[in-house]
Parts: sequence; structure tokens; C-alpha cells
Amino acid sequence: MTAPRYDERMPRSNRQRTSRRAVYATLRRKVLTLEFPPGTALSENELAASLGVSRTPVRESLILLSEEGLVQVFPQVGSFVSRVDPAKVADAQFLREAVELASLEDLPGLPAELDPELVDELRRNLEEQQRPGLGLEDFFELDEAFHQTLLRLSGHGSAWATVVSAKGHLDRARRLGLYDTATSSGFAAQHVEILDAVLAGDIALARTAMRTHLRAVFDDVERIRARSPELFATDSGTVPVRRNIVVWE
Amino acid sequence: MTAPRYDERMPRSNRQRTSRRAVYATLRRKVLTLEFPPGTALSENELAASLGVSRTPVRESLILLSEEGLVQVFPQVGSFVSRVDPAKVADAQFLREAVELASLEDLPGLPAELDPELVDELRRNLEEQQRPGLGLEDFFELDEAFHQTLLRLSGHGSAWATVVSAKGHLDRARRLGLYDTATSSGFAAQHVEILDAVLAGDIALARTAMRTHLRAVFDDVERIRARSPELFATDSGTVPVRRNIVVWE
DNA sequence: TCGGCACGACTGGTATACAAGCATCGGTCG
DNA sequence: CGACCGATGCTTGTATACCAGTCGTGCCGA
Repeated sequence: MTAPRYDERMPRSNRQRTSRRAVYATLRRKVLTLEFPPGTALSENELAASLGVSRTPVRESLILLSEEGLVQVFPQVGSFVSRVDPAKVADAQFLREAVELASLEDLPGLPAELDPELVDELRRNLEEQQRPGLGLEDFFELDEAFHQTLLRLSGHGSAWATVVSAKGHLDRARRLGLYDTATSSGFAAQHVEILDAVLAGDIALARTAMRTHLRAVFDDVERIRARSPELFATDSGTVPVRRNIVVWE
Repeated sequence: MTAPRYDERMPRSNRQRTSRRAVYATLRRKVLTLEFPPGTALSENELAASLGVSRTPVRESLILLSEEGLVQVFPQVGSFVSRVDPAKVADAQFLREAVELASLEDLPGLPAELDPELVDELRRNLEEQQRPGLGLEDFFELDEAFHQTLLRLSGHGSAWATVVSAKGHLDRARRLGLYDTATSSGFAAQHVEILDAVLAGDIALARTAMRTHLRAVFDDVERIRARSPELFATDSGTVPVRRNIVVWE
């Protein structure tokens, strides 16, 4: 029996454009944008049919999403979009704060040593954020990019992926909060404050501003929780949701 | 068409004892303990045959492991145990340090407010660590438990799961380092130092000790890298490994 | 002898078939 | 009227079949 041999370098333009990736991305987006609200039943068969693929890539995507905590799978019962678990939101908040604050510590001592390209990127991003009439989804994209680029500035850009995977619950909650309150302009101002402190080389101030900013986001979550408790899990884990769907055909 | 309905509470003793879980746990353990060294080819068919299951649970496990970065999957080519990527090790180190240091900040102000049960658990753990003739795997288990319990002490126990998922590369590297140097006793002493500081309510000292400890672990990784570079990835991602297997039958 | 090309044995990706468990509904019996 | 209990249709878990791509190998011809 022989096996393929590889030399030390390969083009690997192979960007793995498989259907599972596409399905995963689609489902994750729909969960995070609340197109699939917490509690929605996700039947592997229905999803496969509606997406035009077989159960296999759908199933594999659901497994990944369940690993992220965005979906709960109950064998022989069903799969459901998980409710927003306050404990998991708190975890994500804690993790994010820990990572982003720690990354500020690793910024170069002198502002002059900052990567000018990244700084420009951050400046352009903030300008975009303050553009009037900005859509919610657009603001979210900019917000994501801002925080990620800030991490790259301290050389920890790749750590963002880990934050993202834990940030799912937080994001859903944030979206709930931002849907009815246009507080995004306030967040934009905080972003400016953070970047100013970084560019001034005042790490301590940057940390304070960042902490304030992230805590504000978290408080937003708590506020919306008081208003729409049905979207949140009352008891961590263990409890699926109620389905009341009848289809005539 | 009707759908199942659930009341708000369910025993759910259903501990999901599926074969995929078993396969995943087995494979992950074998990768982390270096029973499957970096570069090993993991054929879905072979694994399925040797584990006595079909390709499906094996495949799903490999997908999860590849999401953790412990395995690389190249469509139509093969799946391989990924080499220890120094960049990912650094990421894990950064993330871990950020989380563990931040958790220390959230300890109760007075040592008297610490959960006595957890404190006892930590004390027993440290006693075990200093037991002479302790096996390497046993030390690793105790080390894991120590750090997790320390997180629980500040109410962030569930954040440990995120650290674990990113910690895979770090763990493999640590294992490499500890296989030939019995530095575990030094680490045990550092653990004692950390807990002492926590119990004394000296958060600043605890942070310093923790940082020193985690950095020591990281330095160990760098040392072993210089000695056994073939186990590490030379170029991040994109490069599979060489297979030289011939089987006569 | 050396280069090129086609075949074959493998890979993982996808689709499908079958198995096992759970919830609902409707009949039946006490 | 109420409690039990099996039929039934759904669910996910697992096994298998088929597909397309990739590489090694060896024939074949110059």
C-alpha cells in the first residue's frame, strides 16, 4: 500500500469551497441575525431540502454550531436554535474583555511604532461608523472589523477567531438590544475614544475606555433581557423549546 | 404536520452517549498524548475499521478536531495530525494568560469569601502534585484540574472550556517538553505559590506568580522547539506532511 | 534510457438507506 | 370520564454507496 507524498510547499489554492462551508456559513448567519430566532426548530431534512443539498453537510454544520453553543441537538428529538443563555453571554463578555484588555498591554511602547497601515484602516473604519444613515448590519460589520484590527495592532490578530467562536451568544443579544435602540452612535464615540488613547500611547486610558465600552455593550444585553425574557434561557441547558407549527399542504 | 412539544423542564439524564462522542474523545486523546504524533496520516476508512464503526462518526470527529486545529483535512488528499504551529501555540498562550490573569481580578476582595469547598479541592490537588513518583499523565490531569478550579474560584469556571479548545497545540508542545525533562516539580511549586497568594488575598502577587508560571510553560515549548524542529510547522498552514509508509501483506 | 501519458488505487465530499428512540394521537378498557 | 397503550410519523444516529479529485506506478514509444 502506498500513500501520497508531499513536498514541503504546495500552492494550495484549494480554498476548500465545499458545500458544507457554504451551509455552515448560511446557517450561522441566519442564527446570528435572528432570521432564525432562538427556539426555532431546525430539522435536518427540511434544511437539506430548502438548501438543495443532502443531510450530510447540513448535519455536519449543525454539529459545529452546537459546539459553538448556538444550536442544541437532542438525539431522536430534534435540533433547535438555542436561547440566549445569560451565563454564556457573561462568559463571552468575560473572555472578550480579558483578551482585548490584555492585547492593549502588548501594544508597542511608543505610538510611533504602530503599524501605520493598520492605523489608517482604523481611522477609515471610524469615519465610516459616523456616517449618518448607517444601517445596523453595516455598523456591526464595522464594529467587528474595528475590534479585530485593534487586536492585530498588538500582534494578536489570530486570537480574534477564538473570541468570535465564543461571541455568538453575545452577538445575538447585542442585536436584540440594538434593534430598538439606536445607541450605535454612542458606541461609535467610544470607539473613537479608545483609538485616541492608543494613538496617544496612553495604555491605561485605553484600557479604561475599552472596559467601559465593553461593559456598556453588556449592560445593553441585560436591559433587553428584562424586556424580552422569553428569548433567554431560564435554566441553563437541559431545556428545549416549545414548537407550535402546523403546516397545511 | 405536527411537532413534538416540550414542557419547560425535562430530566434529560440523556447524557448523549453516542459513538461519535466516544470516537472524538479517543482521537483527541491520542493526538494530545502524541500517540498520534504530528504528521500522522489519519485515513477515515482505516480509523473506522480499527475503531469498529462506520466512517460517519469518524468523519464528524475529524471535522471537529480540524476546527480545533489539531487535524488538517485536505479534500481528496488526506487528513493529517497537524504539526505544532508556533503561531497557534503563541495564540493559546496569550489567550490563556489573558483569561487566567483576568479571572484573578474577579476574585472576592476578602479571602474569607472564597468558596471553602473549592479551596479544599485546590489544597488536595497540590498535595497530590507533590507526591513522589507521580506519572506524567497524572501530573497533567492534576495541572488541568488546578487551573480550572482556580477559574471556578472567581466564578468563571465555564470559560475554561474555551481555553481548552484553544489549548490543544500548547498541550502537545508541553508534553513534548515534559517528556525528557522532569520540570513538573518546579511547576508544582509555582502552583503552590499562586494558591498561597490567592489565599492571602494578595491579588497582585497572584498575578505575578501566575504570569511567571505560564511564561515558564511557554519557554519550555520554545526550548523543545529548538531541539525537535521537525515536529513543528515551518510555515503556518498550507503545508501537509510527508508520508513514508509501506505495508507488506 | 528517458519522457509522457493513461490507468488504478487511494483520498475525502456527498447522497442515500436503514436503525433506534421519542412524542403525539386515537382507540380501548376499567 | 379517565388512564393506559399501541400505531404512526417524526426526529437524529449510523452505515453504506457513489462521486470527483489526486497521486503513484508502470507501460509504451521515441
